[in-house]
Amino acid sequence: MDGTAKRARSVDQKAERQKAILSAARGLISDLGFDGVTMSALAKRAQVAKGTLYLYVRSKEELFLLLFVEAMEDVVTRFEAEACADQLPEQLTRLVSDTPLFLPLYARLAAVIEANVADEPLFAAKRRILATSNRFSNKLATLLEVPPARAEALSLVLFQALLGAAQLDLPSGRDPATLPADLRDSFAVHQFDRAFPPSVRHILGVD
Amino acid sequence: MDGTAKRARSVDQKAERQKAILSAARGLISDLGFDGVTMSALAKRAQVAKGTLYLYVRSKEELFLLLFVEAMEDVVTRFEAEACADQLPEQLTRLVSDTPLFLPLYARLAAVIEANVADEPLFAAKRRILATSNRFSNKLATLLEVPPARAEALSLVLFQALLGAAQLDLPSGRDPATLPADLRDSFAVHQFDRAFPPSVRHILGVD
Amino acid sequence: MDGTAKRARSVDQKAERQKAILSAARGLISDLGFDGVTMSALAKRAQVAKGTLYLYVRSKEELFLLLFVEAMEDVVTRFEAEACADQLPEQLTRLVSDTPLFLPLYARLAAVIEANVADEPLFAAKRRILATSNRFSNKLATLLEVPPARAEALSLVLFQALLGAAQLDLPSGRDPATLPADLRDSFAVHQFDRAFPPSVRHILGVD
Amino acid sequence: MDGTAKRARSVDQKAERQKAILSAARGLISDLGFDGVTMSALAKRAQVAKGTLYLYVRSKEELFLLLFVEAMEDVVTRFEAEACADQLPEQLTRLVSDTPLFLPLYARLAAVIEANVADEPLFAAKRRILATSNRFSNKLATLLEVPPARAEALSLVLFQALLGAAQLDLPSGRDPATLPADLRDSFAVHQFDRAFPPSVRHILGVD
DNA sequence: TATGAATGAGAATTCATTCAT
DNA sequence: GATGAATGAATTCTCATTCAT
Repeated sequence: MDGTAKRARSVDQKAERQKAILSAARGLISDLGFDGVTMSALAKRAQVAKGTLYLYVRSKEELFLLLFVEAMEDVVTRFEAEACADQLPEQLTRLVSDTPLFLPLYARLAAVIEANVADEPLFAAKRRILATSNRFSNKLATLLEVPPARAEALSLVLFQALLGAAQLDLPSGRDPATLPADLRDSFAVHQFDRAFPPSVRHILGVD
Repeated sequence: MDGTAKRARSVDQKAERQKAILSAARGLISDLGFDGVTMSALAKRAQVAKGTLYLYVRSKEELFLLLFVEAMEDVVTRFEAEACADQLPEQLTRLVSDTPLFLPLYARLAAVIEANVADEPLFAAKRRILATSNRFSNKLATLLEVPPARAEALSLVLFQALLGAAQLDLPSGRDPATLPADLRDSFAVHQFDRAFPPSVRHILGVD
Repeated sequence: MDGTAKRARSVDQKAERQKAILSAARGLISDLGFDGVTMSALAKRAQVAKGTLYLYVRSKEELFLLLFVEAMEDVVTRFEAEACADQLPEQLTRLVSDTPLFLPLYARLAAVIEANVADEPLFAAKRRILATSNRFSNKLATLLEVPPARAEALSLVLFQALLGAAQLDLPSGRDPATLPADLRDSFAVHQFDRAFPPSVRHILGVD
Repeated sequence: MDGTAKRARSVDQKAERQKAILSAARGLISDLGFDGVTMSALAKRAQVAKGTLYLYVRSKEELFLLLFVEAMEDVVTRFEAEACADQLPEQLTRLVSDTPLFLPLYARLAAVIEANVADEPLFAAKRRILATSNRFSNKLATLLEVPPARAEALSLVLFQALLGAAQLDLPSGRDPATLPADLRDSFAVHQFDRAFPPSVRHILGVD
């Protein structure tokens, strides 16, 4: 990288490069965790100079925000395609658990937004989030055969519980063997997988 | 702070001094926000040397953890005293909103724990949290006249929603006037106060 | 240790307690290395309050100095008892290697003295060191059957080389497996055992 | 330092800047002693931001290591140029005494290495040290007209004595006037200048 | 004598972001 | 457009020593 990388002139090329950066970020998070994501490391991984990063993303937090929005759209797209009325809670849980980065990003969303995102990208992200929520709500209405307003209300509660449950997924990094017996449950891995389904069941009235 | 603070030799005196430190921390958070909480600033405010702080609190994160546990105990204690069967959602929301620092601390809980708390104080805190949850659940059973197991299940969902809703309370610091119309709702202050009650109503079946 | 430990009134008792403290220090160094020696840890290990330590030792560095002097006296005492004319280099090396803490303390001697020792204890230590050096020199004269002045000169060179070689014994803590081949020798453990004997041989003319 | 320093983009410019930093460090040591070397102070003196320092030196200890290697190379370069067979001991002593920082850095070498140097720079330094030692040994062979192996053995002993004697040069900071008569010798300044030549003479057999 | 609570100086380092080239 | 050198704020926590009790 001692020369100047080829320039991305066309709109397509720019979009492509942004994708490459997002992808590098995903890899970095997987490999090193969130703390491993430094702009330096990201630049290296994306084969790009540090300064170049800022041509495609205005801040680290905006990057995370973009990553989250994409993950959320993935979740809902798959939900639209795969969900069926019975087994909704299990499906939803699995969907959400299986989509890489969705949970940890959702858990950090508030802190991220709070931190350092410029207005414009924040608004853009919010709009995409709202649109996606609506798609979810619509699908839910169809599945449950309830009126849209009802589905929307249910969605809100569900997303709230999901946001809460996502916090449980933040890896505590403790070795279970060293835990006192009475606390082992509280620190169990896959807390989310255990805690979320009952909530969904309760919220959807599928008891 | 050019003198030596009175020495806390008895157990009582020590407890008192720790309280003073926690109290100074609360003041600091109110005045300057979470980022304003510096060990230096805290020492100054608590009229104590920096090193002394560490005799009472092993790290900044442990401090936040202690602060949260106390806030949670306050909430539940008041819940036990004040809650009545009708108007549960409103009461709960108010309780939780009115208890200083409860919401923002709860929203940051996972991140804090993740960060830098030694095992021992973490376990102690977890135990207090568990015990307090149980007290809540018991009171809920009484209020709703449901069996303990049912109350416990309801508590779990409620706390999950609460944890999710708490995220909404993190101040975004945006001036509402500058927001696009279609997003004004999403950034409203008191998001929590608007978003949580419907969830509680739904979860408790009080529709 | 919540009460007041029994007081060491008599001279004997004081000496005994000082010995206990030195002994605790040796244990601490063995177990945790030099960095593990904090006055707090030492107090705990010696079953004494932190303040009490300072009744027996004026500073941490003075403690190390005392430890060194004792180790050196041990070395020379054993040298007087065990050394014989042939195999001097090997014997000396072994003696010095086998006496616990002698080498690492010697290696740190200059830095320690430089740091923080009051005049009086420093002078006392120096006198003991000089006296011990003389004993060594005398023994050397007998062994080699050379005049005292010659033995003294030899001693000086020997101690100089010893001091230099002692530096080599400071544990580098590197894993030999990860070392480049061309540097493996430079970082070998027991550097001292390999580097010192040839020097002694050369200095004593035992080739 | 309210502006941005000129950017060193070429390899040469970078090398130059590193030299400037090392030079500033030397100045700092002269003026304030080793304890005066603070990364902050160094940055200020080098007219560079603190962070910039770390672009050129990975840690304070690496800085000292670099300083030592350069000093050693200076010594040996001058030795190659100036040494002649007679008066070797005096010449060597003077060379070593006169090269700024060589002695105090050599005395601290082990401690520095032990402390906090990353593998890569450590290995690089070691290699330079080894190469320089060889140059010394070669010159010695020429001067003394002895075979290389013999010269190498002599070098080892010499460096050992040198390392030991270097410890004597660490400034004790005591006022000679306040010293007891019987210890005045032990604390004399220029201890090194008095203690090293006899050793060299003995080792080289120039008696 | 013994205790241990209180002190407080002190410094290294990271990393997001900028902007000269 | 791309680069990567430079920036510099910002904060934690340790631990030897003291001295009130």
